[in-house]
Amino acid sequence: MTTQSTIGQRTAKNALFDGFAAVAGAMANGRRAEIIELLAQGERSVERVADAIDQSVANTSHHLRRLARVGLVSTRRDRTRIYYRLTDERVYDLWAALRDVTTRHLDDVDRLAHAYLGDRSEITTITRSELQERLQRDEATLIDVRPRTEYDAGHIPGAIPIPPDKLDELLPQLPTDREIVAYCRGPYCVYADQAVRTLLARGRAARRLEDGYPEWQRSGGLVEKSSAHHRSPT
Amino acid sequence: MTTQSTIGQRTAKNALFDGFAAVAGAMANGRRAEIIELLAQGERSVERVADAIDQSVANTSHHLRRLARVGLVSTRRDRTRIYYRLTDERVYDLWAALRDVTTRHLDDVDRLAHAYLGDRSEITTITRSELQERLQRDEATLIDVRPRTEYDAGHIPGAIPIPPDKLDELLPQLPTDREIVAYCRGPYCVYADQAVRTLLARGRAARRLEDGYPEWQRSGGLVEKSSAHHRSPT
DNA sequence: CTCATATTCAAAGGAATGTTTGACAATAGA
DNA sequence: TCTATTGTCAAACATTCCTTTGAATATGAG
Repeated sequence: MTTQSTIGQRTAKNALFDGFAAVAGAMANGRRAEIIELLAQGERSVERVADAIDQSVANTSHHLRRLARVGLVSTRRDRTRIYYRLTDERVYDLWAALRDVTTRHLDDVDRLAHAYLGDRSEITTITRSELQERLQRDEATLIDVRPRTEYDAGHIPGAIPIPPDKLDELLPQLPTDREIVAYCRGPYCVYADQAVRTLLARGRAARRLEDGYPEWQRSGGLVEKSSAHHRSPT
Repeated sequence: MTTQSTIGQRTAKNALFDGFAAVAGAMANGRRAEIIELLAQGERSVERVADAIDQSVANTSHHLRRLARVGLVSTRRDRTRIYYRLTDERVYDLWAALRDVTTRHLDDVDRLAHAYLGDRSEITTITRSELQERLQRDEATLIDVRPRTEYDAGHIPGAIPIPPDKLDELLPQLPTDREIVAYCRGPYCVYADQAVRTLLARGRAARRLEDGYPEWQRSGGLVEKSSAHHRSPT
């Protein structure tokens, strides 16, 4: 192998690894990370994304295009709106791996999560498999505390939709003889924490699902859509 | 919830997701990506890393420290040398997820890999499970074409060490009645490709393991270290 | 103690990135 | 065709990042 081809190997190798780095770079911004977490819930229009991450539409469009350029998100046009979504489940796996490694190794993130989610010491969690067992034995009431549109797009079978702001109103209709388990968008979603705190304050036994709906779906759990009738407490 | 606390929520949320982004940012550089791939093979001193990625020691130290700051790599001191390693296996999982998503979605990376690895159309691969079966039935000869130090640090049981530059010399000692399977550092490692090309040119039946040693190890495959005697063809 | 080796630090220039602003394109409905 | 809506593009500024250079630190050997 000549020196020339060795140099060629080096530039080609650089370019290849720069390709991997480009995908990492697409996730290397807090707002884009939020977008990925958000789109894991389902597709969204540019405006709804902009709203959720509290940024201008132009800036959000910029971020979305950067994610699209490396293939992390894809688009669908419907009338005047363009909907963005994660390209496939592997993208979510990548995001979950990033989330795992970060929470495990970056000490700061614990502190940050604490600032965002508040004191979690009173909030106990339940794993997906344990939840499944308890549901089968009818030992728990499962509530979905995400906004209603997300519940309609897909939820864990048997879950009762309790939008974040309706908990107090609907609470009297929840059975009192069983533990209540709340879930929402993922381990860093505030809704489930808030719901559990409220329930505990009202003297109910409550826990939160360890992670959230996308993880349930991704791990092969059954999913129910809202065209089918749900057990609603109304 | 007051406006003030909503703003507080927003800045706390920003900070949390900036934390995830910081870890992604640590991987968002081609040279640092190479470092992760390299350290997946085992620990290395700063100088050896610098050598492998073709960068100055100061710059390499800089990159390594950035990776260490977010917890992706850890250090160990031995006399005057400082050895860097991936903090744990989850870091490798994250890297593998990034590699997977990239190759699947970033069209460019195919072209880049082609420039780096050459035409792979003649090189067929074998999966880990298929390899395991064939080894049990004694239907294949397995060769480890990584540098000898890496073989000594750990290799697939039964593999014969054939350093990249020694293949022609040792080839006559390999059995001719069975297929030869080569493996090295991973799917983007050049050694196995080169070995298979050489073997095919000499008229031998040869394939490469689909990925490489770290994937074998990570998926729970048995590992042999070189204090034990190996089946050497000398 | 002094020297050699291995690694890190600090500063500086140039490149790339993030956000904002205002203008531009594409579509649907009248 | 005209208008309203939705989303993208282009330019500009401030910020951050990458690399290089030369000096500084820490360890072990003599």
